[in-house]
Amino acid sequence: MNNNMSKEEELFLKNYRIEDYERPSVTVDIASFSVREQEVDNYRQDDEKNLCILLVKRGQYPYKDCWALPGGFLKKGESVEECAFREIEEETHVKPVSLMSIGSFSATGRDPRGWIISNAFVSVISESSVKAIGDDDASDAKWFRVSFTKDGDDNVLELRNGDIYIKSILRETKCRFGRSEFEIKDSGNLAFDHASIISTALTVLRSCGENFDFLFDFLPEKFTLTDLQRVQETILNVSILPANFRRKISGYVEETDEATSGAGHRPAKLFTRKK
Amino acid sequence: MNNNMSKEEELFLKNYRIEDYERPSVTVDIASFSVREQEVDNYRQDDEKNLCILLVKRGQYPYKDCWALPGGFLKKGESVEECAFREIEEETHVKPVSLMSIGSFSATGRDPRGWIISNAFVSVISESSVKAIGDDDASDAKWFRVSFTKDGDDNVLELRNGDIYIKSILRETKCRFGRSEFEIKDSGNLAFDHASIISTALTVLRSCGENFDFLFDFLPEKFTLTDLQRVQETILNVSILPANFRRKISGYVEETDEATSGAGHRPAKLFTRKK
DNA sequence: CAAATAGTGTCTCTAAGACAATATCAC
DNA sequence: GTGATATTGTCTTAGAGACACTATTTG
Repeated sequence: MNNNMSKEEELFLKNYRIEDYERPSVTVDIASFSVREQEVDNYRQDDEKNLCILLVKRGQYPYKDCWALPGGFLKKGESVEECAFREIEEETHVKPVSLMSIGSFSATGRDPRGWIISNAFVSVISESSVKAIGDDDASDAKWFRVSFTKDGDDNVLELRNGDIYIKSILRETKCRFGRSEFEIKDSGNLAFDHASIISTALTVLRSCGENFDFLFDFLPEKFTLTDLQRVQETILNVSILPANFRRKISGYVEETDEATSGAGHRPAKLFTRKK
Repeated sequence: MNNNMSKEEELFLKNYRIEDYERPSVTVDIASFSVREQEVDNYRQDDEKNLCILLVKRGQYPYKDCWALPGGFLKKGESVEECAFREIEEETHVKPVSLMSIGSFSATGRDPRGWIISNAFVSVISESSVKAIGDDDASDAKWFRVSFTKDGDDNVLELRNGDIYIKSILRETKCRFGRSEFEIKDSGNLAFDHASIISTALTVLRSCGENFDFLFDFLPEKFTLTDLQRVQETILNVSILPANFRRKISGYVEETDEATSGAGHRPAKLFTRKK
C-alpha cells in the first residue's frame, strides 16, 4: 500500500467518484473437469475412464433450460478466485481441488443482458468429490462426457449424459502457447458463449496434461499407478505403455503399504504423491 | 446467439436492470517485455542483451510519480484484448506483437480508489518497435532492465533505467503450471499491486521461454540465429552452446540470402521464421 | 487354470549436452 | 595477422518408446 499519503492525495481520493464511469458487470464461469468411471459388463475388466465436464441447467432467462457452466456475478469483497470457489459450491455442491485462470471473455454482445464480462477458470474435481454429486434427475447439475474433435476446419464439441446430447460447432481463431480461442458457429444447447469457453478450457487442459503435478488433482490421496496413467491417457487422448509411464512417474510418487483387492485380477499397490 | 427468443424472454430482458447490481470498475494492465541491447565498449564485441519491461510514470493520484504498468479502464464496446492494445499504444506509442492473458488481479484493497479489478497481460514488444520509444527524458514511458532473484524465502524484483532504481520485495504464495503468485512485502516505488503483477508476468514469461514460437515475437522479421539464441538465454537466464541451439531451432527457421555486415567479425546469415 | 491387470527388464533410437574444429569478417 | 563471432561435425549420455516377460489375484 501507499504509506506516505499526502493531504493532496487524500483530497483526490475523497473527491474521486467511481460511479462517474460506466462499468461492466463481472461474472466468473468455471469449466470443471473430472475423469469418471463408466462400468463395463465384464466383471474382470476395469471400468472405462472418461473426461467429464460439470454443467448446470439454467432455471431462468436468458438461455432458460439451456446447459451452462456454473458461475455467477462477482460480489464486492471477494476476489475472482473466491467467487469461483463460492459459485461452484453453491450451484453444484462440489469442492474443486484446483483452479486455473484461462482469461477473460469480453466480446461485445456475449450476454443479452448487457455489458457483462466473464473471468473463466478451469477447475479440477477429484474422483472423491465427484461422488458427492450423483446422476439423480433431481439435480440441475450433471456431468457430461466430453468429446472434442476436428471435422475439416471446424471443431466439434460433443457432450453426453444419458439421453442428453449437446453438439456445438466451432472454428479455431487463435492458437498460442497451449491456449486456443474459438468462434461459435453453432452453439447447440449451450448458453452464452460457453461453447467457446469450454473449447478453450479443453485446449488448456490438454496442454497441462503432460504435467504430472496436474494429474494428481483428479485422484484421491491414495491411488494406483494405473489410475494415474488412465487420467493422463484420458486428458491427452493417447495410450501409453505401462512400463514407460511407470518409469516417468516414479520420481513423483511414493509407495504405501496398502493395495487394492477384489478386482478379479492381481491387486495393485496404492501410491501417494511425493513430498 | 439465442435465436428463438420467446415473448417471455423478451419481457425478461426488457425488465432486466443491470444497474440494480453493484459492479466493479475493470481495468487492464500490461507487462510489456522486450530484449534490448546495451552497448559494450569493445568495438568487436556484440552488444549485451537485457530483458526489459515498459513502465510509465503516473502523472496523477493515486500513486502520483510512482512507476506503473501501462493500462487503463475498459471502455464499453471493446474486449479486454482490444483495451490492452489501445492502452499500450496510447500511453507508450509502442505496438505490441503479441498479448497473453495472465489472469485477473482482484484482491480487495488493491486500488485505493475503490472496487477495481484488473485483467493483466504479458505483451511482447519486438526489437523494431522498441526503437520507436527512445530514452529521452521528455517521455513518461521508459524501459527498465529487469532482475528477478531469490533472497532466502523472498523474491527480489529490481528494475533499472539509468539512475532510476526500483526494488520490490515479494513472497511467493502459489506456484502451479508455470504461473506463480506473489504477495508484496515492499512495493518499492511501484504503483498499486503492480510489483505482484510484474512478478507473475515474469514467471509466465519464463515458462514460455522454452517455446521457440514465442521467441520470434521479440525480433524483427529477419534475424540472426545468435540473436534468437540471446533472446532465449535472456528470458530463461541460462547460457546455451551455439551448436546445440542451432540444431534445435533448425526446424523452425528458414535461411534468407541476406547477411549482417560491418560487425568486426564473420557476418551472420539472416533467417526468417518458417511457415 | 483362464482371464485380466500389475509390475520389471532391456533393447533401440532420438535428442540433448559437451567439446573440438574450421570459416570469415573488420581493423 | 588478430580478435571476435559464425558455423559445422561428432562423441557421449539421458530419456522416451517398444516389446517381451513374469507375478498375482478371482471366479
